[in-house]
Amino acid sequence: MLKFAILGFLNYQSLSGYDLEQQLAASTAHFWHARLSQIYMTLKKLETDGWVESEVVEQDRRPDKRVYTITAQGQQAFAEWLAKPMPEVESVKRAVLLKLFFARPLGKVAILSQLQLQLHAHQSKRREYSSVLPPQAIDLLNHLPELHDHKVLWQIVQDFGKRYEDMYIAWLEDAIQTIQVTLSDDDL
Amino acid sequence: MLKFAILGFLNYQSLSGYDLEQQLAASTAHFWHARLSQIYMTLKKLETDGWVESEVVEQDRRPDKRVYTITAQGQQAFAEWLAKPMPEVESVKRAVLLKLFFARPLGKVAILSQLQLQLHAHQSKRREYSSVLPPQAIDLLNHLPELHDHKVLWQIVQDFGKRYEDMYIAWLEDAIQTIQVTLSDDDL
DNA sequence: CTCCACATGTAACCGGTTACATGATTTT
DNA sequence: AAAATCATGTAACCGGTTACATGTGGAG
Repeated sequence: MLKFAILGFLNYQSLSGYDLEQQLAASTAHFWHARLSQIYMTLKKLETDGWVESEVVEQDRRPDKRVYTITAQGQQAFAEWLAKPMPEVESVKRAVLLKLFFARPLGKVAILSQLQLQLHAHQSKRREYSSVLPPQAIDLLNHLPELHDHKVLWQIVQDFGKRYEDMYIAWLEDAIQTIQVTLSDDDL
Repeated sequence: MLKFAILGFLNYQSLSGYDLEQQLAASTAHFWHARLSQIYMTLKKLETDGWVESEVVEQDRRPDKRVYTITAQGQQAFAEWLAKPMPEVESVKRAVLLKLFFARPLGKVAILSQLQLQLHAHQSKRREYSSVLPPQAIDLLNHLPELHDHKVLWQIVQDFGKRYEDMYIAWLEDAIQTIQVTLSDDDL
């Protein structure tokens, strides 16, 4: 899937692997991330498949970089991916739920302290969303015109992240409450 | 992680690979799933690591099965996993958001129809939760005593699933609405 | 007789992570 | 001189998926 994230960005403009990592971190981090090493590997694969092309660009004041450009073939592959319907409900793996499901032997106190940690982490994540006014900080793209319609979608995707964190926080608060009043004490 | 899901179930009782798949499907499917093939591979690994032991059990009216039992070593490894704090915020990959993020070239009509499909799927998933009265259908475990505290946790985890679907559905409805009124029409 | 549930596995592949390796250039 | 940022890559490993292969026993 990373390859489509990459094609998506290259569809706007040519970028290097390093640039792509920054784009991903700045704009899609909360629903899609990737390590630099994997980005480089994927770009290589994309190039051998003929979906992108690259050239080395010299910079002054910085090391050279290899800039990738999407090909017509790549654009078509991307369009096909867009048009292909997704699996209706994506299955998501959440280790936290797995652990909580089996957590009783851990004891009430330890369970509550792990949930408290989660709560703080998600509250601070939620604050990150609030502090960023524009939908995404895709600075590189902001100068492009005719992007209003795209921004609408970015905002909707961003909104999912906020709602997810809100839901998560409310659930954690209720879970902590329920465990406090319902679970029997540890035997210490 | 699957190994810990398996150890978690074996911590209640000994089970075969096939049984484990059913347990996973019946009780943890919405936050942890696994294919049979992978369960068998993981059990093999677990056995060579000394975390479980197995013996072949003959059944009448059914093929033999290999039943796995957790060892003392396995119980300790499981307890350590339980006690180890999780990464604060789990990163989750959601292909749907990735696609929506880049979906503008797909056109308004096609975007809306994909979101409609999603909406129906999640609504029906949400109905599944409502129709099951007990927290989980872990029939095999229901006869065990002293499980009340465990059931509290199962219910909390189940509750996450419901809230997630509720959030998802509300988001989809709002997204569809926003796109309908905001996005400019396709040129057909 | 066929299909389904029960039951266990192997092999090829794939997407991703971690760790390692290298080096230019800028800032402190 | 050291640390941070820019920049690109390789290798070993790992968790998981898909497809394949095999076979028992009961139900329709």
